Amino acid sequence: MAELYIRVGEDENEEPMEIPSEDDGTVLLSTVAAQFPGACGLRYRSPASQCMRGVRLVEGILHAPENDWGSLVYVVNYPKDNKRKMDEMDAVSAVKMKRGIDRTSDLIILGLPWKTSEQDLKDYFATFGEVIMVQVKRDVKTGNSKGFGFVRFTEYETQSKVISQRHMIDGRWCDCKLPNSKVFNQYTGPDEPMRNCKIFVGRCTEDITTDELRQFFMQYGEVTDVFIPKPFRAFAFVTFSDDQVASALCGEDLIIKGVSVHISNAEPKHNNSRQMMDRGAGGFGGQGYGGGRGGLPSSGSSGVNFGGFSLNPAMMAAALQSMLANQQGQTNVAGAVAAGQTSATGDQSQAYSSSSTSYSSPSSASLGWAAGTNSASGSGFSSGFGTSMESKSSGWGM
DNA sequence: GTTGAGCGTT
Repeated sequence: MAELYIRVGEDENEEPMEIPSEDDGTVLLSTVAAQFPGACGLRYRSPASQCMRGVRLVEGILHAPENDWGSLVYVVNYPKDNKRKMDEMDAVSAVKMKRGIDRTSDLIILGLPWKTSEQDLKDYFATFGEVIMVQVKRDVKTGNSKGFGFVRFTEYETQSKVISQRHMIDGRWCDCKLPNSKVFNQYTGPDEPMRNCKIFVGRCTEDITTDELRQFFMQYGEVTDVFIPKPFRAFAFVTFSDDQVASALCGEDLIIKGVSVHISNAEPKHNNSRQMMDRGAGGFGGQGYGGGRGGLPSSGSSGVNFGGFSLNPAMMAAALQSMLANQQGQTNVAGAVAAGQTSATGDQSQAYSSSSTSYSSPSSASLGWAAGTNSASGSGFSSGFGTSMESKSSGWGM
């Protein structure tokens, strides 16, 4: 099938954007997410039933209904509750504003080709939004590029989008991130709860690529970074923009390309200075996270074990944080995780499409439990916990 | 074979 474009919008009435399909007529979720950061699937209104229908999603690939996308307008799905009601939205952004969370900052661009100039950078990044600064860092003596640089945008939205994807610049894949010097403010500033957005993916095989990991984990939330050490070491790191997504996944065994990988919390990278600034140990006691490597104290690795149900600290964190978040009317993604992995409850996963068929592992304790957390939300359980969470220590500037 | 690169002469 030749390349064609399908029409996608944030909702049915808004003007849609055309998004390219692949040669085989499928559409990559990553292509959708490039235009709609955080997207986890598509739905559309069926001309036959007049109901909304989910588009099949398997391993990051969206399949046309009846093998033909037609001229329907497809609507982007976001992880559960990502889409808030307008007033809540305003309240949340007001708070963020006050805390200075969505002010733009310089972004570091890593992996630049030696030849890339400031003008090249400007030309490239201007396609995302208005650029107010670019720099290529050079050796003072030789004037040669050091292979990294900085960029700053006017709009925070532009910055978010740029951070959420990789960039092909002059023939090399580059990453854009918040520079280390800014990480403190963003994630662990005073009064910010600890945010461990990164997961450790153990038991990876060598044939799993960064792109495949990105595609796979996208179904749970917006992925901002994927790291596979070279040479091969059988593990990887995946970073989400939302720490709740990361927390909710910890302890899971997931099937990627037929390989059972194990998800656990990423330990803080050993690194110099900054971001280690400790601010007292509340919560779970700083560093250790209890169990040490490998064996989370829960119930055996693929843990379908409701009977001897024990919580590992990451699960605990997910619970508390999600209660907290709900209380504040913020995102809660535990449901999205459940939907992605639960095969029994077909219709609830409609919005997340039918990925359950190929991805599902036996539903596990933490999943059932995470869903439970959802329904328990809003019970006035949290204020005591809430404040103690706020003062958790942070060695996690990763 | 289960814990990661590189970070800014202002």
